[in-house]
Amino acid sequence: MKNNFIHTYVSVDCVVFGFDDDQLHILLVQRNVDANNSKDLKLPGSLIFNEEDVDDAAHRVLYELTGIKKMALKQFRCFASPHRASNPDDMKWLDQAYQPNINRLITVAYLSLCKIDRKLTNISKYKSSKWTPVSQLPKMPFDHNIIVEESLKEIHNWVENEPVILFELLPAKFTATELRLLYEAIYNRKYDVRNFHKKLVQMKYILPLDEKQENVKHRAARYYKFDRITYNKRKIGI
Amino acid sequence: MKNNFIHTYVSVDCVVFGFDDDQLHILLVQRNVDANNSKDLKLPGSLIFNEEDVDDAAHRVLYELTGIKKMALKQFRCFASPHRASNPDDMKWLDQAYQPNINRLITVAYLSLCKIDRKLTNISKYKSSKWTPVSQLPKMPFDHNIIVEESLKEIHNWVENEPVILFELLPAKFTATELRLLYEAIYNRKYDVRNFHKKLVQMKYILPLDEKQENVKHRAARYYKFDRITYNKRKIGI
DNA sequence: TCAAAAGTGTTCGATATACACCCATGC
DNA sequence: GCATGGGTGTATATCGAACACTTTTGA
Repeated sequence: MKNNFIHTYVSVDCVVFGFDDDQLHILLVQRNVDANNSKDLKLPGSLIFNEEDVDDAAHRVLYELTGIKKMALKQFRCFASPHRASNPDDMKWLDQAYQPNINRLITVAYLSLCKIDRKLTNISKYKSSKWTPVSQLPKMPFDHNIIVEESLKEIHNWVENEPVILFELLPAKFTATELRLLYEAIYNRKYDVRNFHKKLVQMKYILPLDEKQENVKHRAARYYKFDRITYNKRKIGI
Repeated sequence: MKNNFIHTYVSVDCVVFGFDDDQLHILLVQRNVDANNSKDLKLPGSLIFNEEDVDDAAHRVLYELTGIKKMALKQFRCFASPHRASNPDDMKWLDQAYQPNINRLITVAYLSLCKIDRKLTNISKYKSSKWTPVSQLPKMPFDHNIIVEESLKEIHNWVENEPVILFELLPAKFTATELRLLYEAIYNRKYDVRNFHKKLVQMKYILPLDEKQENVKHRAARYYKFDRITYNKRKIGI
């Protein structure tokens, strides 16, 4: 049998979202250790190892990037255009970062989420990571801009199927306004404050606390917390 | 740099749905050309070629299986567990069908749709293909049973985002009952006939025809057709 | 007392659900 | 004339959207 089947490396790339009370951000890394070009940002990713599932590879990438084990993640698509790594700069970087003669690269893209103010412990090969607002993304190598675009569509499905992931983006105690701003950032629209409160009280797995903001120069907002036990019961109910 | 990165073959596998006025079916193929075992059914698939995108590979598999070019399809997930091809039977088949020493195989799974009574022109490597009701699927090789389970979840998303795909499963002229039974099969629930009619008239891209059934031993049902022009306008409206 | 953001109810329209009878056709 | 499936309307509940004023706090 003719052996013209592809025999290739496979990578994972992770689109990690964060939220800062204003807009969604994505965690990008600097491609070159000796970067002198601030524009040289890309999605964190890695080739996958032998005996490693793609999901595990994504967890590994995220762990090396953030120091966090078991981050919430979701595979959303395989990108495999034969031309996705055909830019000379990208091919050169592949040669340096991995080994020569990678002539094609298939990647499996993941969505993930991280509190934006969490202290990250970067033990990856990348010099630095940088939260970048989705409205100000640079031109990135390979098809990473396309991957991000697709991830933004996909995140709606994810929120609707598993709203728990929203709370990966918020502090343990959060105000109604913070949650509303998060919805507004994800869905890129405004929500009426009163209607949003009604929506909130219907989410039984969000518990109001007695605690309130302190040292704010306006009326202090109530804190809420996510209650995983109630949330899990909800799923049984379906 | 240590080269313990995976260097692997990549396949596509296609879950092709059909509908027969009663339930959903999936198009399976006989794995071995000299099969003596009717249980030896699997999803149609193929390794992908050099210079071939995964979407193109899926189109190729479907073309070889059905003779139809440009079937509607949707990638829904990459399956890459290191153990997915570890069953001895499966490894033996891989050796025979492709070449020895494929020790691991990553697959990208696709959903597709086909009118179940369409005459298929099988020019693939498989001896025969067989429509199998989803309620009576055999135990299949690799993780094909898991792939089908996941595809059944995914098809709901697909219908909601692109209802046009429903009409890939119906004849050009169809009755309201046929469409309702299709919804019932996909969503695995009953729909009230009167409420369903209301839903139908709201779908402006479904046009009632003057034509009716003939030679039926009960009141003849009206035929409807899908109107692509109206459908495409609808999408602009969003 | 002012600025800044929190909190709170009602109305309306659209949508989903529940439910029962007559109609057309072939035999 | 009867068996079979086609076709139709109304009433109710639920959900989402629009909309404005009072409260609390720190400066």
